[in-house]
Amino acid sequence: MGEPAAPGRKSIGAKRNPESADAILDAAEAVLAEAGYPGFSIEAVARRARAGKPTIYRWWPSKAALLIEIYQRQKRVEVPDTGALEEDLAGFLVNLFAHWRDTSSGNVFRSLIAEAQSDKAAAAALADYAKGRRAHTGRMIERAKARGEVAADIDAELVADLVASFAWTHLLTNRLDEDEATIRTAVRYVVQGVTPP
Amino acid sequence: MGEPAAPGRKSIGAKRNPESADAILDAAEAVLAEAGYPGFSIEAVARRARAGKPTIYRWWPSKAALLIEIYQRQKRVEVPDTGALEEDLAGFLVNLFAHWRDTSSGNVFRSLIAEAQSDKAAAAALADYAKGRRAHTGRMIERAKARGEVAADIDAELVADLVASFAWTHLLTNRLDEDEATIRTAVRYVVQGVTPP
Amino acid sequence: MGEPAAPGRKSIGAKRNPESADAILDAAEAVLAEAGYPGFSIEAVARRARAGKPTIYRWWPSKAALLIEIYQRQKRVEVPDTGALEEDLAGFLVNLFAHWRDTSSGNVFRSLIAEAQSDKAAAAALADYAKGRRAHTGRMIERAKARGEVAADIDAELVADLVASFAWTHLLTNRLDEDEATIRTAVRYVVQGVTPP
Amino acid sequence: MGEPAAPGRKSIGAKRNPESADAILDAAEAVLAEAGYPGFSIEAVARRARAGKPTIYRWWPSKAALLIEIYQRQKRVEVPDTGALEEDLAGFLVNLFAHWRDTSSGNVFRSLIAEAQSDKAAAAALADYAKGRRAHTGRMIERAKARGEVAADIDAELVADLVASFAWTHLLTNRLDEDEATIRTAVRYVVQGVTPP
DNA sequence: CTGTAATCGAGACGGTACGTCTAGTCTTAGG
DNA sequence: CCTAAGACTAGACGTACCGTCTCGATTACAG
Repeated sequence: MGEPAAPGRKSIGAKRNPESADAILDAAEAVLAEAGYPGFSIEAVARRARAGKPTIYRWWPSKAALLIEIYQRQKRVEVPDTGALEEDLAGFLVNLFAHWRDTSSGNVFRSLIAEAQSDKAAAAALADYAKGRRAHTGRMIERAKARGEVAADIDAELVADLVASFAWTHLLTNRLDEDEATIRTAVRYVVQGVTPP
Repeated sequence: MGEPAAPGRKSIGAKRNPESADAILDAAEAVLAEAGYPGFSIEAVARRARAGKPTIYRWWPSKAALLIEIYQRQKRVEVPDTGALEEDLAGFLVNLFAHWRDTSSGNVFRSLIAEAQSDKAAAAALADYAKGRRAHTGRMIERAKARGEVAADIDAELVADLVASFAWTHLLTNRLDEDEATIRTAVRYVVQGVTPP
Repeated sequence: MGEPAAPGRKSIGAKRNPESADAILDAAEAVLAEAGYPGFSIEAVARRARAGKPTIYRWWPSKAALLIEIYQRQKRVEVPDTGALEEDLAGFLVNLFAHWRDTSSGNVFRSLIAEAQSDKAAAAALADYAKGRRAHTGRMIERAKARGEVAADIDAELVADLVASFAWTHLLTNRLDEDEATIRTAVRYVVQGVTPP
Repeated sequence: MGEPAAPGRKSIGAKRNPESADAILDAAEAVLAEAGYPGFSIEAVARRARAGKPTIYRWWPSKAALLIEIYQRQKRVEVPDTGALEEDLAGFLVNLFAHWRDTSSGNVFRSLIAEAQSDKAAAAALADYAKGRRAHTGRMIERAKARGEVAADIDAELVADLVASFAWTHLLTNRLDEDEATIRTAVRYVVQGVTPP
């Protein structure tokens, strides 16, 4: 990632050149890492990737599309399965905070959320993505429900929403350095609220 | 708010002209209401306010500063005090969602959050503001604690954080039309989690 | 000429496909007729002809080459032979003005001259073509010389040059609607200048 | 002319900065001289002048406008007055050929004619300019008419048109190196044609 | 009562980025 | 070896804003 150029790249015929696609995504990631969201322009990406702007626009109609693809090709945060919901959710959040803090993922996702405030397509893509993640995170709660750890009438996705919102807000307000203890406490408040009496 | 122009406004001597300041803030609000965050540029505000750009830059060094001032001069959401925490928090959220949905405040705050992802000053101001709001919201929990409705060792601001995060995330993903029932359910999960056994 | 497409044209093996060549020239002419010189791009011709750009570049290395071939396959202006030089030259110019005015030839030739100002090859081709035309037109003067209507020491090509220049300049400044009387007058000035005393 | 930069040029308030205008015209001239018409782009001029593109577009809506202004601020060719029409016209053409050949004027005017084939505004400006020049050149013929050297019913502008067309065509086909003798001969043909019997 | 200093609208300035267009080259897949 | 197709790098197009600058007019207040 981030190598300054791929000098002699050419067309490989009437089909997409995956080298170019990679170079563009790498460049986008590098630009975002080095100059952050304010410096993230299609021009800068094209310069960095030694790609023509139309090549970028051909495959990614907007900055948002680029951001989404960058975000999605990055390593996912693993979802723990310890047999205890509080442990699972706390582990998940701790992992997520660390992932966002220690890789460029945090910047990418922050940028995507920001972009979604200007760009309808980005908003739709983000909504979609967020919905998927809530479902995904919700499975932790469903498993707990199956174990009888959570009451049967609990809305798993709503719980996932509470947990994810906590993470998003910390990301957006530069509070990814939150204490692990605090994260666990927040999770505990929610988990206790959904524990059957 | 939003009158198209204030044609013959001039300097009133060697001091700030409050008419200009008002015209600029009004224009900024109107631009944001009409064109949204993507159309919110200093140029557009200056045009709308019939003000010179330097006049804007003199008093508000960035878009973020303008956004903050607009947001803060808008009417606050009232914090209920019904004697029952769940009722208080649910009412607060319902009011907040309605306020964001039905006035331009939602757009203003969304824009401010987006801007904070590019602009350090905006980020600091937003962090500051959010901290204040958590404290403010936290007082609802403190009151419940005083009533014995909430366990004594509960971190009131953390609870406020969970609740506010839920609201922010809905704002940022265009889900302000959430069912009142769903909002109440989410609040109940958290409140039950902090209720003493 | 100008049919919008030749949809299923394919290679006919290891040799030039004359259908393609025709389709390309037809398309070029049509593009020039409809969008004029500013809209005349290789891309547009390729789109219109349903041809690949490389197919065009293989046979015509530049826009100029295309223009020259289009111009040359168009019907020539006939050179009158009335037995009187003034009549011949005036008739020739009137025909030429009408031809340029009423067919796409005028646009083609204008474009070629314009292109020759950027493109060395076009310039050479144009110079060559113009030389040939001067020789051709010069024959009218040579015939008159043989009849004794023109002095023996007159440079026939130079006279042809004067006459052709008059036409070119009118073409380039959109004055093809010049009165026939004015054209005849101009011709008369020149013819009288070369008449023996 | 053509100095590479004017580094610290700034706005001088809400009015046009003549330094910028000069720098842009100088740069345009230099670009045309060095890269010719094919290399003459607004971008290149802006780069060379260290000016923003919008500054150029603010004052010159098209390349044509720039070309016209460059051409017009260049030194004019002087119109001789020897008392003999043939001498006057021959001298004028010889001067004009030399001027076009030895300064950048030839390139500028060639470019302007080429541009006029794409750009309506340039066409209009060129038509206008050419009309003025014909009138101007026509004065040489009018003077000769007053001296009785030319018949009274001769259309002076038409004669001027013949002479100018000869020059234009030589410019456009790279024949500015024409022999002085040939130029004089051509002029003689025309002058003799308008001499009273 | 006059001069100074800060303010105002206005708009030009050098720049950067936008998203689109064309140029000319290259490769593929198939006739 | 030709064809259609279309991707590729490169860079110009004309526009929108950015944040800075200077202007000339205006007016409060200090001397």
